[in-house]
Amino acid sequence: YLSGPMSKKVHVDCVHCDSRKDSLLCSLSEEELKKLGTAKTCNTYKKGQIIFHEGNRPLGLFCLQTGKVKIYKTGINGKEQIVRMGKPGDFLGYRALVGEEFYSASGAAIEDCSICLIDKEVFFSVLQTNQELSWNLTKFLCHELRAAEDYMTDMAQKSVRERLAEVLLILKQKYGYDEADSTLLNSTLTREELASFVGTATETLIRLLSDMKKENVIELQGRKIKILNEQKLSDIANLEY
Amino acid sequence: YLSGPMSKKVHVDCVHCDSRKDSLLCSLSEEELKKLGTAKTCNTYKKGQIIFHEGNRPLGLFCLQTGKVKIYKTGINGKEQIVRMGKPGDFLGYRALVGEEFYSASGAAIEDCSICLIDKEVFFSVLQTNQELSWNLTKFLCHELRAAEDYMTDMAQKSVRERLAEVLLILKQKYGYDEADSTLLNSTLTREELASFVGTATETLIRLLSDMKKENVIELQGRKIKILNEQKLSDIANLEY
DNA sequence: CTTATAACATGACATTAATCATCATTCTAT
DNA sequence: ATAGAATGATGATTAATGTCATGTTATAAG
Repeated sequence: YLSGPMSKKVHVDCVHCDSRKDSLLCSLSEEELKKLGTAKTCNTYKKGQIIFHEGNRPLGLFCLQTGKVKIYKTGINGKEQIVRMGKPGDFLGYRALVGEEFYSASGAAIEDCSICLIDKEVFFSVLQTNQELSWNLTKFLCHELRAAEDYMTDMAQKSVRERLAEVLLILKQKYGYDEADSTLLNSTLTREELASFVGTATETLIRLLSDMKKENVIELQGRKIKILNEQKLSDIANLEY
Repeated sequence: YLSGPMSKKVHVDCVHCDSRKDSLLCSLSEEELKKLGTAKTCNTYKKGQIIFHEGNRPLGLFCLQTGKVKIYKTGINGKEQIVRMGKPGDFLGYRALVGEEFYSASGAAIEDCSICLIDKEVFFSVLQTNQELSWNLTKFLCHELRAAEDYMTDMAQKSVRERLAEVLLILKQKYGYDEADSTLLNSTLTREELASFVGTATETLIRLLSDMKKENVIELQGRKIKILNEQKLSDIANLEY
């Protein structure tokens, strides 16, 4: 085997890929999947490694097989702002690829990942011939746009505490709970990362977490968070209005 | 002529519509334009009138011919958050229509407008047969998504003052300057609307405007704003980082 | 034209959240 | 196992922004 920053991984083809089943590619024919398969490379990324970098030109479409990633923009003074989290089955870097732009955000592994890169040209050619895929992609972009605008409104109007509650619920929806412990959030974001998702200072975030702990809404186990009272969290987040 | 809340307006067909020329529909054939034309209704909206309403089902695609509109979400306590402004040639309500959802934001005229509504079915049928239109729409959504994520980051990381400067530059880019006065912003947003675009309290916005006036960055003429020093405004906005 | 209403403006004050400082704890690499 | 670095936690202070109150000015309807 090769050594080095990334180790190549031989893996199953797209046809049998588990993570594809609930992705945009679920509607592809076996033939189309094979076509994608011939032009893809699969890598493993260690926790912390960057998958694609703001400002670079996209070379293809990333398909997250296993692991978790964060998509983040670099704002003022290099301060990062997480705009989205990725889980297995998710595409990464699609916005820049499809929009024919450079990446406007970076992607990094927050735990060890295995990720396929589908070649740009091949993906586009499948996209052109498969109307259903093309339409699903368009609808998907609409949903993402809605989510972004919703979150934009929250950023503008909600307090940090409300946003924190919302982010915890987003993480719960995205990654679910631990198999062994049905209240333990399946997320290992650091406090700093949580803060950059919520859009606040790390110290403020930590303080608000301890507040919620005191209120018995959550419990803290090192980096891990247990959600004791989901209803109350939802109330704090002010989701319905 | 009819009287009532809206007065129907007989108008030129899409083929000769000026506002179409720099819109997504610029690539349509004459035949396709005629097809759209047969299934559209055109209305005038008075300043303040609502064009579509959050929560409703989209019946078609709005095409802004003349006038200006705001697209806004209703947040906590009914507080509005402007997510986008529209100018002639812009589509309205495309996100919900294409995403096959209810409207997640409302649209209202901020000055008298004339707006066409292209029937949903007819638009979709043209969309299905015209690959170029379909691809342009997809790319357009990607650009909007990028803009939303950029603005989300700004909301999270920038001060109100920085965001105000940014919003003024956005308005300048969107609507340009008055023909007669090359520094007078072609926008008639009220202070309250400006505040809900920037994402702040009206009083704070007014204070910051007077600050900028004292610094000779802008000049205030009632509701109208003159931009005296665009460079400095851009510095304040912290656009490059 | 004038009157009512909405928009604008500013002060005083309260609240929220950022920043700076310090120390404890937990990872991580050797 | 242990040193060093990164992360987490908390207090003190400051800065930014929201809220409430009040008066003024502009706008639109009759």
